Amino acid sequence: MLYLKKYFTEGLIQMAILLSLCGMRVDVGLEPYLPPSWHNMILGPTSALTQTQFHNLRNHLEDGHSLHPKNVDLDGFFTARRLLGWVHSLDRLQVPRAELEAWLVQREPDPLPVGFPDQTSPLVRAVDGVERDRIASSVESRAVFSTMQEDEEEEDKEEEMYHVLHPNGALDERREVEEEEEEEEEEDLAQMCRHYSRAEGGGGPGGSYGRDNNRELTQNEEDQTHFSFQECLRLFEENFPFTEGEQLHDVGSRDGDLERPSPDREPMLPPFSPTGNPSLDMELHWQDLLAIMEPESTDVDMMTSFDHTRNSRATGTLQGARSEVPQQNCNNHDKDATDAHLEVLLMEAPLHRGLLGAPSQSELEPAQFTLTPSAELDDHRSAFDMQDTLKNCNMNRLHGPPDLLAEDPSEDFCLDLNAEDNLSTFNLNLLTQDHVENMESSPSTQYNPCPENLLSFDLNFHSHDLTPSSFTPPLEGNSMTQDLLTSPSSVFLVEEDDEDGLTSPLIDLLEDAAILNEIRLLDLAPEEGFSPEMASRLEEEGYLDRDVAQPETGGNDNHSGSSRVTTENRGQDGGNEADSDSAVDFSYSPASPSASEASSYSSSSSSSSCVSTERSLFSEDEDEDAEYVLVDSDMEVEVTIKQERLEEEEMGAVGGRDPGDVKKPFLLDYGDDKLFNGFPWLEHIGHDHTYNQPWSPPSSPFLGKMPTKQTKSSPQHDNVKPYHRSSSRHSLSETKMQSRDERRARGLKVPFSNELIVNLPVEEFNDLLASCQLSEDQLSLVRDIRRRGKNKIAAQNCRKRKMNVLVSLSDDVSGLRRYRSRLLREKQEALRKLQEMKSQVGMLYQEVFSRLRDEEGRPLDAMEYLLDFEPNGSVTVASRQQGPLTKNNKKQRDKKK
DNA sequence: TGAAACTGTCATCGA
DNA sequence: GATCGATGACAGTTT
Repeated sequence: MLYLKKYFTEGLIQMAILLSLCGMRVDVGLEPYLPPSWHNMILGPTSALTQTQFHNLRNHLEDGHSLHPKNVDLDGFFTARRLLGWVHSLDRLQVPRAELEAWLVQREPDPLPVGFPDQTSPLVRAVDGVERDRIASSVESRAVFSTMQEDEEEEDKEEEMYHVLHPNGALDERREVEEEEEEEEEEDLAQMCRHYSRAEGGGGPGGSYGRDNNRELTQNEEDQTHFSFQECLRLFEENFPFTEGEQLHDVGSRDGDLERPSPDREPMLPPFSPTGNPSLDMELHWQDLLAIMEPESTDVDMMTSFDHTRNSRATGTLQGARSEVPQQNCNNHDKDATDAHLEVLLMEAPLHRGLLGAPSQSELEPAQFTLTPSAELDDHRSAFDMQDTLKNCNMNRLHGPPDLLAEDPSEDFCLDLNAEDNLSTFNLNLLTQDHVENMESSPSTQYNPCPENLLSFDLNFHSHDLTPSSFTPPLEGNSMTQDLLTSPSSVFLVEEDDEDGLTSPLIDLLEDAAILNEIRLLDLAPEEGFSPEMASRLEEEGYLDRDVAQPETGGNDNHSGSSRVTTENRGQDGGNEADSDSAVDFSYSPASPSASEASSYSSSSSSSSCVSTERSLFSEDEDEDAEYVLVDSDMEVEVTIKQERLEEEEMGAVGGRDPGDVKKPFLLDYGDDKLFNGFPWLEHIGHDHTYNQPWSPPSSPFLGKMPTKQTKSSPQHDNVKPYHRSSSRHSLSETKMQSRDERRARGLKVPFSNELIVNLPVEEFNDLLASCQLSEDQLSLVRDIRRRGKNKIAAQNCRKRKMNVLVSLSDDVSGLRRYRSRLLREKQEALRKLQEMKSQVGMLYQEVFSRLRDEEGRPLDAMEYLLDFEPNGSVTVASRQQGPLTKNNKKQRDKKK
């Protein structure tokens, strides 16, 4: 482990991280441990596994420590996955946000190393295709929200169409309107994902599993497309040439916020100098890199970091830059920009002060049109004085909207810049708040300054790629192998604190491995209290499982032997693992593979065996155990005595040892256990909550192969704390704690397993009770066990339903928000069209007035006269003070005619 | 150490 | 009336 430690700590991880920051791919090699179904769910159908290999490390671990004796053809699998991922990634381009920011801040003139030559393909494709992937960052753990993904994609398409159809305006105000909604939606989705992950986690250790699952999904989902960041920047600069000699990183530098890490996501990025002294930088910022690799910097927190970024930049120096840039461009606004302002103002005016009363009032009074020369529209667009606006509104309602720009000209101008087709002005706003907000709050838009610019950037935080630790749930024990293989940071972080060679996670893992093996062996212990007659009868009736129906003595031997054989076979023949597990899984309810059930069964079925072991481990429960032992001894028959003695002996060899010895006899099995226990979160992610289908086959072969946590079937009703498994101490205590009902049943010599009691149909259950002639206490206990077991399952189902309802409601909320956004867009479009019509009418109005003459032949002043459109279709010219000019009416009519 | 989360259990209600 | 499922509430445990 020392050289492993050295291996870990000296440069490999650091280089991996730095290479990842440079766009190189870093593969931590988790894929082979994920079942195919999980690949699709976690990584998504189009995800690309873009992690360079830690194969050396993994193989080193495997070869040197036999951590993965059943390892599959990882290289082939990786190759296939990578190729497939590349193919999938051809249609999208994603710039890791962290990388982009790092580049923006620390960009050096020297080029960064290019990750892969073929990565240009997706880039070009993305540039040509305007294919954006907002899902990667906006919605995490999206596998369960496939419909939402579809909706999102559909909306993205609509949005793209909208961009194409309205390249010059009307989209920025929409963005502004939708920003808040998108943000809320993202938050909701993230929350939903967390909830769902926890829900799917089921018996997960608190919320950590769900959160980690979410992170896992996020990471894998965002591990989609990697490309050379340098390449990206190059194309970016080609598409968006900087003006005024300003460089991209200059913008970032000017923007002070980018240089300091975000408080919420500290440190946001380590200062990165690819051409400087990398080792020095690594040393200097290693802690920052580690912080990046922390799971906290992943999706959920990225959501918050987005918010933070938004907020901080809204209040930070970006505000100044933001307002500064628009001021620079203020005088250069073209008509499109003003049109966008008009639209924005048309939309926002009612919210502000009802100045949209201009159009609305015009609608109410269509016959009244002020004399509004179109030139004035443009002449007054730069007017920012609200008082003037209000004044002008009375005289010239069409002045109102442009004057409203005065409310927040910088913001509006930034919005205009978003709609600008002019790339020269775009780059000035590249890092200003609006773009940041647009990119962050609306990942769907990502960075698509205009429809003509086909380069879209997905500024997702791809530091997940760098953070194999995010794969690692916060489990010390069972995830040790995972930590070793996938979470180097966590490993050596822990190792640094442990100078004894064996790290604390390793110790926990070893202890857990031993304990889990112990539990597994204990699970195989036969049920007590069966007389041969009863057992045979139960077997005939099919009530007893295979192990239960075994003859006592032989059953003990068989079980213990089978367990041993199973354990040994795992070490010897990994190919027979399924068989071994199936042998162990004799009555396991795979459809309800909740850890609680599995563990509860472990405790229940092994309660007798646990006595000796636990007695030594938990003195506080000695009395209780002794009590039951005494009860057993009082009621025991000869066979039972032999059986228990055998069990005692076996458990003395297997589990009757102090915790310090626990790990030793099972080191050989450690690899197997690790192989399947290395991902304790998997069973929580894929937690099948079909508790009410205890006898259904396993939903996932992979899950079904997890021996230690799903080796037993009966969903029991003990004080099961599946999350206890996270540590060896807790596992031991769990083993002790979870056998309450079982011990009671054993104490009363209830000849049925708890799973039998719980899962039998009522008729069969009644027949069973009637056939066995149980005492009142036994009957009461059995009924209590059944009731509690049923209720436990019902409670689990109830909670799952509740969670599903929450998810569904959240989905509905998201859908409604999208619908609302769509309606708002339609409204904005309608208002825009209305404004256009009004503008045309104004022009026509002016045209008409330009041809009107008074009695003396002088042109009428539009400020003094107005056209009065009567309901009968006649048009009159009325003086604003004196009323209609009767003489001009005829003239007007004549002219009209 | 307290909050949050998870789970089991009990009580209750309705089918 | 017994049974079962659903669900709120509570407690215990862990993170």
